[in-house]
Amino acid sequence: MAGQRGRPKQYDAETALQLAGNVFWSQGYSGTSLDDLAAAMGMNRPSIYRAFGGKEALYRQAMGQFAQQMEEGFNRTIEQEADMRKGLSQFYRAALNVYGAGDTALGCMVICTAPAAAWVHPDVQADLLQVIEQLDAKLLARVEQGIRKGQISSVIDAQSLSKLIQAVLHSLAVRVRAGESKASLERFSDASVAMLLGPAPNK
Amino acid sequence: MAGQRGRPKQYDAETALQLAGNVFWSQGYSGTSLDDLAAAMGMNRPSIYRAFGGKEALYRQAMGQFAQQMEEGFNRTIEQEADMRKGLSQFYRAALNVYGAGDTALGCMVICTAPAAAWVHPDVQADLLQVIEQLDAKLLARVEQGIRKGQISSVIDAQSLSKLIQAVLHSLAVRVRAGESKASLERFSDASVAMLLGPAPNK
DNA sequence: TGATTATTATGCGAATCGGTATTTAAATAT
DNA sequence: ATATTTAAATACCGATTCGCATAATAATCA
Repeated sequence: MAGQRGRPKQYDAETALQLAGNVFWSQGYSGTSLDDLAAAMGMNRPSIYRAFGGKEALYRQAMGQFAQQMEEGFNRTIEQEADMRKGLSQFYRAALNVYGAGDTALGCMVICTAPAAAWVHPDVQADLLQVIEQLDAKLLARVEQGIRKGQISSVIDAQSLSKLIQAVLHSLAVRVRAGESKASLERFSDASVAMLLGPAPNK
Repeated sequence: MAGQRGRPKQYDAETALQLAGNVFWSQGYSGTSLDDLAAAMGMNRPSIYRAFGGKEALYRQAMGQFAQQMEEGFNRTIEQEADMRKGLSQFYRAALNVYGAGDTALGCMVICTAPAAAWVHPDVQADLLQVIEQLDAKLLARVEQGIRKGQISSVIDAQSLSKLIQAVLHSLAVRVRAGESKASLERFSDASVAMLLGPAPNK
């Protein structure tokens, strides 16, 4: 029988990645040292290397995990909710809760940390672009569905509307990080839903 | 007479700041070393210290210089142009030219590098917030003027429309950095003007 | 029990980090 | 000329950087 050989791992890969992501999230990519990561993850540097590869590989995996969690938020809100206004509003609220969890207001891990590293690390740039374009695609599919169902009045360009929806998300991400108040940003996101999708249809 | 005493400076403060800013722009705050800066500025580290203070002080001054240049772009477009659609469109175009100058596509220096440093450096966070809020204020003034002059049809909330206008700018900044094509972003910004300010008035 | 396997832990090493003390250079004022 | 003032340049500081080589530990297999 192949009950696993060798000394058992003392870490759980997923939670260790989560912990690493939190450090990157607050300190950025190049502002984070492997010692910072090792301390936060409860692992020593060689173990991190074996488990995730180097610093950049670890960052990219943490970014992937974060992006996946955001995508799950998308699926729980916009994709589920039949009313697109309600769904989008919920999505923005959920994002704001992630961006400003607890006493810390770190914004979006991807939008607030990946751009700074993107120029020096082309793979990070590619990941960043992929995350953005994937959300573009999912939003576009939902917008086109909304148009077919008559939930959205007259739209100049579905593609651009999708990007505009994501633009609000980008701005929320940065504004949280800049220290803008949550109340102000909730007002902004609510108003954005109304302006982008038009006022709620008369019943 | 007090013709300046002592050995004359070999650098011009403004251009040295510009050169330093370019390095921060591409490599981010913590991704940039004082050696990188010294090489790019044509100064040695002690001279940088005397002239600008430490690394953080230098970054903040470079950021201030960049923000001022963006503000001049605002004044040359939105504030000058009587037609708000044309003015905003020109502003986005001008921003895209700065973001993607030449073969390099670095996005906005402030939006793409300051957020990553903001958590560890509260003064940078404060600067970032100030830059954002100042543009909010200038946009709000112009939007309210547009409403008074009847250039903008029905607006739900002038404050939120202003933030939405800046949200497009934030997204352009990040998307350029992510490697999105200039043509795609020009289409997006043009469509955004139409969606945010309404279709051009008949005639 | 002894061999094997996989992980943890210690520690090294060359390089780089931000920052500064000290020395050298270049100008003016007396 | 000499002294004074300002800036440039060299050298150095302790701390930290990423990465790895080696050793110790803990499990399974024979």
